[in-house]
Amino acid sequence: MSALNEQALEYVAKYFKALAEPMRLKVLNALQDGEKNVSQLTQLSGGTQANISKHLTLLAQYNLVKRESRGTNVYYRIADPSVYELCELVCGQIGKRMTLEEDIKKLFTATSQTN
Amino acid sequence: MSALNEQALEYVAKYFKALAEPMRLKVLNALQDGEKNVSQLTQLSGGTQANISKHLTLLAQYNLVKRESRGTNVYYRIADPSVYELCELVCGQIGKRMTLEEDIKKLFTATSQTN
DNA sequence: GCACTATATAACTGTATAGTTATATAGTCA
DNA sequence: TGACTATATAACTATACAGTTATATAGTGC
Repeated sequence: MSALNEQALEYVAKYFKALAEPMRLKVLNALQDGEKNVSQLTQLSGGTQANISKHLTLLAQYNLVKRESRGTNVYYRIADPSVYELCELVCGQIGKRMTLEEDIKKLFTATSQTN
Repeated sequence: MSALNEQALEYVAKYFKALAEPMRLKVLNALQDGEKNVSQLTQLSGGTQANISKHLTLLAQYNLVKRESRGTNVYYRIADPSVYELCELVCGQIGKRMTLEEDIKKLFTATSQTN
């Protein structure tokens, strides 16, 4: 981080911004166990088709996901699994701190019911 | 990341959002070699005092920095060095990909002149 | 008390973007 | 070709927030 100039800082910031939306995290989460098409992601995430499509386009622009058309479907998959390292790091930090809510830790130890 | 419910996703997203501004990254960057007060950070980052103060308040809310008043000064320091791990991970990924600009890699290997 | 400095905050403006609805595009199959 | 499905996009609204200017707050020293 020490050798970052102005342009690089903006680029890094944009990368973080791509991860700074719950719906996009949800989509990335849904892609953890392999590629899925837009319909599947729409259903899994609970968003509208147009909205998910927009998020996927953005994620693809930042190379967080790879796009591949097959027939009338378009399949997306994680471009680089290290994105999950990022999330694990963040979850670890948040879990340690529990700043905004005292019981935030519960959120991370609870078994996944909502997605 | 697999055990995240809706609230946790929002929390993680907000955490990323805290890192999604160039000026805040600049401030965190300036704090790498130890605590600094608001005046110092204002000067180092090139922002206005009010603006830096706002960013610092936000960073403190997310426990990215710790605040400590001493006399009329307020000193801030990195709360958890693992935030730099995040940045390194992101820089590494961006460096590998060079997506938006072909010569983005130069940005990360160049010696720091701008900050 | 007053003057002075450091920091925080209030009020405001402009911009970016998430989400929606409606529509366009493109592939498949009859 | 035309009907059908899947995905993308255009146009719009509402909201969040970065940055600015002016002002408030709080600590120090006279």
